[in-house]
Amino acid sequence: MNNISDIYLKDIHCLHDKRLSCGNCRLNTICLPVSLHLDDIDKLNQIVQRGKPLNKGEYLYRVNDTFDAVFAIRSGSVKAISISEKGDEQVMGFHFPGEVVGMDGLAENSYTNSVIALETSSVCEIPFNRLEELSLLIPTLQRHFLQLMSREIMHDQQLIALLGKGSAEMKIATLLLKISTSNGLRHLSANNFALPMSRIDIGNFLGLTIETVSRIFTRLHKNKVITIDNREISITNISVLRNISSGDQVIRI
Amino acid sequence: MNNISDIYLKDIHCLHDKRLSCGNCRLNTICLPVSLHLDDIDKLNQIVQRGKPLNKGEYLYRVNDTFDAVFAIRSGSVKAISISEKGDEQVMGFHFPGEVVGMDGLAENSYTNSVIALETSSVCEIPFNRLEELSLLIPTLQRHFLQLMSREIMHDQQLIALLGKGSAEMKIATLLLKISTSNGLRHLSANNFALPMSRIDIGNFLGLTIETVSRIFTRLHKNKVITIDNREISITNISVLRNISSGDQVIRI
DNA sequence: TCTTTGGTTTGATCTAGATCAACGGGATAG
DNA sequence: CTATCCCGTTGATCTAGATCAAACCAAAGA
Repeated sequence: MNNISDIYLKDIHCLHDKRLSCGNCRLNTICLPVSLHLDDIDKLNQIVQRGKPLNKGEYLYRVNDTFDAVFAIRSGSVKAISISEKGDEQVMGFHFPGEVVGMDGLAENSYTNSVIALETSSVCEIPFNRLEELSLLIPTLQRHFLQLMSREIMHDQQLIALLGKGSAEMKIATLLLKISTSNGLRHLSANNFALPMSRIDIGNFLGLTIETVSRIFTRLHKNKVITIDNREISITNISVLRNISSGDQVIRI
Repeated sequence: MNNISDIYLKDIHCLHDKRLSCGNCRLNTICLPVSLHLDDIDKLNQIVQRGKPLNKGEYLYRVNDTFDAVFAIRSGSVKAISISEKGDEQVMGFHFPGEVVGMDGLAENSYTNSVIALETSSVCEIPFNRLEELSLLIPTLQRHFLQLMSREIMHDQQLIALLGKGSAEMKIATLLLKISTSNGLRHLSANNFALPMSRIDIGNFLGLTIETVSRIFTRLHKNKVITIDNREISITNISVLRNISSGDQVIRI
């Protein structure tokens, strides 16, 4: 990277930073502050810390780091992984802008997962003890935070159902739809996007081998449900994809 | 059941009821009040409602019921199930004394699961709005409740890892160990107990067919890891069971 | 008593997905 | 330019667990 683009990026980031607040964040309908009053949002905004963006492969936090904050993803994407006793990695989830990660650390006061950026990503850090204090002053915020955790439980349980009795096809279709709708919420294209994660990560997450992941992608492609070129995806028949995801339809060959 | 035992049971229950309080509950190291001060426990105790026990098959709550309470299991056991669009049941989890259920309902203000008693079970109902008010007065309680939800997230994630890449053997062994340790915590026998749930429920929960569940049980029996007679289980070699559960050991035939 | 019913076991066979193996790019480095 | 990675694709084969089928058994009713 040369100096010119370096400076350019820095300026953009600076400009960006001055404007940033929970009040004008485009994600504030998905993220924490929804349903708060203006002055409450302002109080929350004051405790939120916005560090410099993470580069691809950088850790947001690691397993066993002491828990002191939760993090809202602003842009980019991350994966959460845990390491088994045998040392192999298990991908626990992918997270996109508007989602909040780190709540698993609360129970034992240290994170049970590591979180790694899949691409250049920016996050908002929300120090937990200050959030807790603020919650005592703003009951709506307390309620909202509880709902956030409850929503995480709901998502985990949907995933349990999927992993427990979904076919490889269902798993892949469901993941694609998740990314698609997540894009849609942010007013990005729900039909054309780049997968931020490798086949390895996808397979690991869904309990499949990379070969199976690859085969399902080409199968979906051949059946004109998606177009795929390496990591570039276009959804060409979303209703069939939905049918596959829910198990109402099966494609073979 | 004849009249004599009927009366007997009723008396026991009456006697029991008068004594019941979070302060002297044998489960209070596992359940909500841990680490609260005595007078705080008393305040909590005042909002906890103890209804009559559920009979086998009775619902604690149903999907879409409006969320107004969480429930601590006092005795017995329950299963949480969700119903897919196609109407088939998915067992989301089994819950034993000391565990708290119902937190999934918080996000959408209605339960996303139904919870059914697997055997005669008693529960404590903790009305959520009163718990929320109390949390504002007792910050430790707020923290504790958050930890409870965080712990649920941790458990769900461990389950995701198990379902994602565990063999049938690992899944069954892990479930048996969970029940065993849960019994141990309550100072019951960790090695001899009756499974409260059917093979159907076990298979549904673990993403296996009942035939596979049955075959794994007999395989464990033949290898002298457990003894099983219908639903009566004895763990005869817990270290091998642990090895199987963690994937360090595999038994065939 | 016999019959029904729901849960459980066991055997035979089938298949979705794993495993093994080979190859094909694109990126980075020497 | 070539060598080395790493990632992804494709084909051939294998296998854990599903599916299909039959039988068993205990509890509940008639």
